[in-house]
Amino acid sequence: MRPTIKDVARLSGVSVATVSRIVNGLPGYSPETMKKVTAVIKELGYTPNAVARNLVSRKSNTIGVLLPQLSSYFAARLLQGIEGEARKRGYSVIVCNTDSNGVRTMEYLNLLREKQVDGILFASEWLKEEYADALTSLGIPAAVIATVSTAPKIPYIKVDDQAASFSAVQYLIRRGHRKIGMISGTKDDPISGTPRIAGLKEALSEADLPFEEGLIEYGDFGYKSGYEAMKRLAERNPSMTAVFSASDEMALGVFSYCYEKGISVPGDLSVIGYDDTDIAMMSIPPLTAVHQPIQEMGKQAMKMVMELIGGGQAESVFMPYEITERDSVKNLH
Amino acid sequence: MRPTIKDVARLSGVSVATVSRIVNGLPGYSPETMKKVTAVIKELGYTPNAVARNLVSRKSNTIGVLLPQLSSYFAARLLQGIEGEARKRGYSVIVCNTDSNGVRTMEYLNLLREKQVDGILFASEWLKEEYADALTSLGIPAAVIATVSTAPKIPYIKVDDQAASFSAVQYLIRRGHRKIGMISGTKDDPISGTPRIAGLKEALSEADLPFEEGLIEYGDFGYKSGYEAMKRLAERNPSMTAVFSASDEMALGVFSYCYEKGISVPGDLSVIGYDDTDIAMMSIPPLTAVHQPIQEMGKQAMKMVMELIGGGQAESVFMPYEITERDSVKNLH
DNA sequence: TTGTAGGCGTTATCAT
DNA sequence: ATGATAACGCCTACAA
Repeated sequence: MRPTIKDVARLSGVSVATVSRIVNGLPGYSPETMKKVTAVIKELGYTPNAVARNLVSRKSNTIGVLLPQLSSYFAARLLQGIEGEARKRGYSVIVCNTDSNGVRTMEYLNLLREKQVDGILFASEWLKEEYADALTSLGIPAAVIATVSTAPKIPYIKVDDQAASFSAVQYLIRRGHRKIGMISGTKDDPISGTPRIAGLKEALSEADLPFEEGLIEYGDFGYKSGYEAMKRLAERNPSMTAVFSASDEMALGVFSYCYEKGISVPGDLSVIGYDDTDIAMMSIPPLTAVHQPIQEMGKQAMKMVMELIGGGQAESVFMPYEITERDSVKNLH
Repeated sequence: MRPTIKDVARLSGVSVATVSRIVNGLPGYSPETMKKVTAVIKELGYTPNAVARNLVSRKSNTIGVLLPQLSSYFAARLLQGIEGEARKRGYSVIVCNTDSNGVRTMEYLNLLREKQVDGILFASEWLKEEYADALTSLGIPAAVIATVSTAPKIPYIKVDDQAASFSAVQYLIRRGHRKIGMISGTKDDPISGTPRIAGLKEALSEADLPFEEGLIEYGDFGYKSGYEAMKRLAERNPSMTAVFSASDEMALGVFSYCYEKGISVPGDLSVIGYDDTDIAMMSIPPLTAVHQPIQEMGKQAMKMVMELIGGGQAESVFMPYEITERDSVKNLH
């Protein structure tokens, strides 16, 4: 049995109220009682019970984070940003791997409600209407990361996918590429799918280049799907000189395909990735990619919910992106 | 205000005890009251308050996981294993990034105690005596992952580092390598450092090969340190034909160094990694590495604490490892 | 089958 | 400067 505030009170001959005051640094006791009580606390190794505290304070100092896929550099970085900021502010974070599973997501939402978390962060996945509804009806402050939300109460934080995509393709075009393939994310993903393709079209048209449906393939952001998509793309478009991948991992998939086929990168084919996760700098050749400040986004998202929890407002924000130049793109000029 | 059990009781004209029974699936009420109460619960959108429950049940259905570095494939995979098993059993996991910081670790330990977590998982880092003492004095069931514990109450789960290291080097030797460099982890790390070097020595002596201090360099398991270590190693040992890296990321560091210097892998130099995280298969060439069942270890660790929480015993266990053969090692015969 | 009441560990309001 | 004491939301004997 861990000692309770009562034990401390009894052994030091004071009331629980006094002990509570001392423990919480509130005024209302003489230096002597302070000494005595403190001594007893040390002796017993007393620590306040946060559960009891939470019950009366009606807050848990805990937030829940919903992620579609826990094992990726993206998630890891994001979590690092969130956890760091949370710790600073005295919050704990509960991780919830939804595995992009609807049922699991809803279950976690309910669990978080029951556990009385003070806030919820939802990341990297299209916020289905069902989720948005659940989230708002829960009445728990929430923010979404790397995706959007139409619910006014739920701000989002992300980079402008279309603009970033536009920049990436423009980057390629400016270096002389005219036949550019794209490996997009999930086909109808309204967040990381469609907008990035829109960015491609935009850049193409700006340069008076034709948009060809055949130059697009779809993956699921993972390595293997990138390899497969590249295979289909390459077989169909032998004259392609560059490919824009919607994720770093898929870009590595195209690296592997090229390696197998003896296609030199960037010699024969230029590749640009998206996210700029840790693997981008570790690949061979180092991958040029659209950089998203992932960790910072986690940090900011945490700040946003904190603001909401405090009763304030929080505006959705677009984070800046940039092209991190490395060695996977060749200048054709 | 969220509805409480009292609200449900009042609106359905029964006592809170009855509502409690219904909510918890305990016997003791007529079908009619059941119907009525259930209806009210639906109508109000009532959900039990886990905090209050935890207070009376004295358990939180939550475990804390301490990790030295959150952003890596290793941590991500581990977390995935832990979270998956936890979810299955109705547990939540709180992530704690210690950043290998002593103070932070102790603070988290205290926090977890205050939050009344039912169990603690400590991963990938040498369990200092200070931590071990704190952990045992907390009186919370705990288990350590990918590291050892001398405390009898705290079981560990890991692979036999020395044996795995021995196998890796032997693998190299059997393929004709005689001048083998090693990039070890932190110099005095008694877990991932010393034992792996011991395995190297063992394999060397078994093959009557000399052990040379100059063939060892130290890193911190990260990519950059691998690159740097390789640089020192290569400059000192031009005739080296293979290197054994204590982590996949460091192995990628050597890949990069070789790429820059025009050293072909595995043509001129063979490389074998350790962990076999996701990046091993994504690298070019695909990295041959000692495979650790990371996710499974997380899962098993979770099972172990659950066993301890249930009042049972849990033996420390060594997980099997294997060499995942890919294309980074050349057979010299 | 159902209700009453005490208690889980704290905080906070009112007295004293 | 202190101490009762009533919540907080729920569970669980113990009664009825």
